[in-house]
Amino acid sequence: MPGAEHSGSEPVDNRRADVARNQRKLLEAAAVVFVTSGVDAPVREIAAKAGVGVGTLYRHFPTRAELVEAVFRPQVEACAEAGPRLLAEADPPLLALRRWIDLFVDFLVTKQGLANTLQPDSGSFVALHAHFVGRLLPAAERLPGAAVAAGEVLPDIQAYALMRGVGNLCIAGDEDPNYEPRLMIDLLLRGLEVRPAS
Amino acid sequence: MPGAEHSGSEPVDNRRADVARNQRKLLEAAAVVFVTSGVDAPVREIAAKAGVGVGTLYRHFPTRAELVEAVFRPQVEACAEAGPRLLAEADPPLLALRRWIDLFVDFLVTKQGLANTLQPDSGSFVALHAHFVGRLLPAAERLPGAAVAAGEVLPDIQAYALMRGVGNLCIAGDEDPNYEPRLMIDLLLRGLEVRPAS
Amino acid sequence: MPGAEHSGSEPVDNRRADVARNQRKLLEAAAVVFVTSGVDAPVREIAAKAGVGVGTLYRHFPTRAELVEAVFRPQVEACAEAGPRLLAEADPPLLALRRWIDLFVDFLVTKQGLANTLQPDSGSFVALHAHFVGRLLPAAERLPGAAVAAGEVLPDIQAYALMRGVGNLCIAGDEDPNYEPRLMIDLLLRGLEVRPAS
Amino acid sequence: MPGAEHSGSEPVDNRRADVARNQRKLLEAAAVVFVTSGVDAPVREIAAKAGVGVGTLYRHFPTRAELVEAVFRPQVEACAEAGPRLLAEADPPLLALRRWIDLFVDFLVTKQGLANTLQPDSGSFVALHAHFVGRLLPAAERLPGAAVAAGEVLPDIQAYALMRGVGNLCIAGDEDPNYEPRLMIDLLLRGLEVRPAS
DNA sequence: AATGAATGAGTTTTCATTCAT
DNA sequence: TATGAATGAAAACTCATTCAT
Repeated sequence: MPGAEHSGSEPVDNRRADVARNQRKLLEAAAVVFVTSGVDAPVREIAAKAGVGVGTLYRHFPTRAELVEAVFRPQVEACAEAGPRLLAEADPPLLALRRWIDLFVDFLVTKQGLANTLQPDSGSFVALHAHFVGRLLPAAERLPGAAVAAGEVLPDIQAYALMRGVGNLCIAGDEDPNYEPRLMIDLLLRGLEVRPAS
Repeated sequence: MPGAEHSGSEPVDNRRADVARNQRKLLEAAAVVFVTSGVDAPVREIAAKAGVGVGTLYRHFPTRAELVEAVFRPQVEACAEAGPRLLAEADPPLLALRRWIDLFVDFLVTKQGLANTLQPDSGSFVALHAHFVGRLLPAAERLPGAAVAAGEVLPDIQAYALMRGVGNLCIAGDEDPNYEPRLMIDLLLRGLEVRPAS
Repeated sequence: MPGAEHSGSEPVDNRRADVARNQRKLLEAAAVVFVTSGVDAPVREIAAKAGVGVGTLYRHFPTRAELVEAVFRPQVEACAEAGPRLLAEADPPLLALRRWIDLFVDFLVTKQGLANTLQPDSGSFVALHAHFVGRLLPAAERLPGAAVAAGEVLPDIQAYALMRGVGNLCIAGDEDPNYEPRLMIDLLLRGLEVRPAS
Repeated sequence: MPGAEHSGSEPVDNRRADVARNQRKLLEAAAVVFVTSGVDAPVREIAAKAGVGVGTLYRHFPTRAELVEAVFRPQVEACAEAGPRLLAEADPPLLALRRWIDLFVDFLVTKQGLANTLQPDSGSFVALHAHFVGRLLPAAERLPGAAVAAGEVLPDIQAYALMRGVGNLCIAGDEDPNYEPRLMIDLLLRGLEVRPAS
């Protein structure tokens, strides 16, 4: 009972606010560092950039995978939630698919380094990869399905493979002016379309 | 007494032969290890597998990039040389393009880990990337051009971007049964084709 | 308003009760953890098991030694108090000595990890060791003395050395089925006995 | 062929000598540090005291257990080899047993810190413990047996338990003037003797 | 009084790279 | 030339201890 709940000072909230602020600082720092030095950047670098000790980083994110996941979660969520919505809104289904992939690519291209993360190798990142795929795949799943059903795209295309392919195409050094992921992805989608019989 | 140029025994040549043999052993070992443990495999692992000391490895290949380049050079060369030949042999040009990309993919998929190497980031690998691109690009260059000229594929496609895209699509954990690079590449090529007016 | 000594509710007592309860919880938790993970177990583990924050642990027991001491104090006391009693009750004195050592061994063997604590090295544990010895030694002192006086055991045996020896013999991995401390201690005591002249 | 084998300079031997010297420096340093700071002393401390880099330590002794073993091996060997010899030389068998235990204690007392090592717990030291026991036990085994057979000591005494007990009794802070391991061990051995029927 | 977040020193371990022989 | 021992800089991870609330 110390600290009347409505009094001017709010000690508990302050503490919690501090903790939350540290968490946020860590996430922001990590986001930056991931782009700068990759997802494998030294823990200390991230902690330093966040202005906290390494211990704090470890307290908040015991494993690197947890940090990576936390950094990208908001966007993954946004992307995941957009799936059903686009399917409902956009017509025809192929358009919904295009728009969703746009979102997906936005996400991947913005946060460089994540694209690599989509590769299911790299030792302990399997779990991370699994998480991303697990969250995104259901969202992505019905989009190609609907397009197939509408006779717009070739059958037998797997949502997973599509995500993976798009993810791969997004891998690009920031400063390679000669490679434009979206161009390639457009071609891929174009290749997916059912061609009207001549 | 060693090294008398005209003596019966050829110590110099022996020494040269030894040097050459070491180089070969290193290349073979590296090729294996790259597949096993990736292009970032510990130097000592490679030297050990080659049965030489690390010093010898450093003498032959002062930087890791040089080693990687040397390991993959034969295949890069083969690929590079196939370009013009296929262009001359195969008809129509789109077929030549397909065949060349087949070769390229063979190469990339076979030597897993190289696909990643194609990314132009990763610090000191820029030079390596530049080398590969520099050697392969000219070969690849005229293939899309010819196909464009023949009205088979969309104009404005850059050979470099195409190589890069194909390279990216080849990135796959060996044991991901749900992702088949060639399928995606087929789609990409299909997307490239000019559609007969309906 | 908190702390009005004569008010109906007893906030002060409540607080005191809380403090006492925390102390007790800490002691119980520590007792368990010491057995589980040794006397060097992480502070946080103990605090966690007690359901309190580390700060609370530090408030109650500023040093690890103080905690260890507090955990084992009851048994040490019991052992200490048993000395004179046994001396008075049991006859002959050698029997009293045996019984006391039985108690001592019970204590040591039960609370594994304490046996190691008896070693007077380990940096900051000297104080702890001193405490245990200081409390137990007087109790143990007169037992051998009486037995010596009764002509039952060899003279010149030091109570301290005996305690130490018995303590050492108790050191055993819990799961070493090939070593039985009590067997060795029996031998030691047997070696102590004055042999009837043949 | 560089370096004529009999020429004044002997490069290979020099190198080997250096390596051996480092190894020796490490063993000496470790022996000292083990006494000073225990068998768990920081790796760096040992390397520093030896005047080499940590890497060198790791090259020679990849695991801590290997280092500990190497430090104590000579004495363990000496002890092990003395068993059969004493059995042959000394008569009666009890005397051989005493002498062997003298050696064993010399060893343990000299290299303080090893006594602790004899405890079969401590995580990764099980292997180490196993090694020591495995080497010493066979040597120790027949000594009690012979004494038993000669009717000098009580039957059913296990060589392992005896070693363990003696080892435990040797545990002592260097600077505890009130505890003399050998005194206790004498008592233990005395307790072992068959008493002449009165 | 209690809490538990934050800190950062301390340790282990791995490897690229150098260099004496 | 070849060797591989030596070096030491990184990097990860753990905890004891402090301290603001």
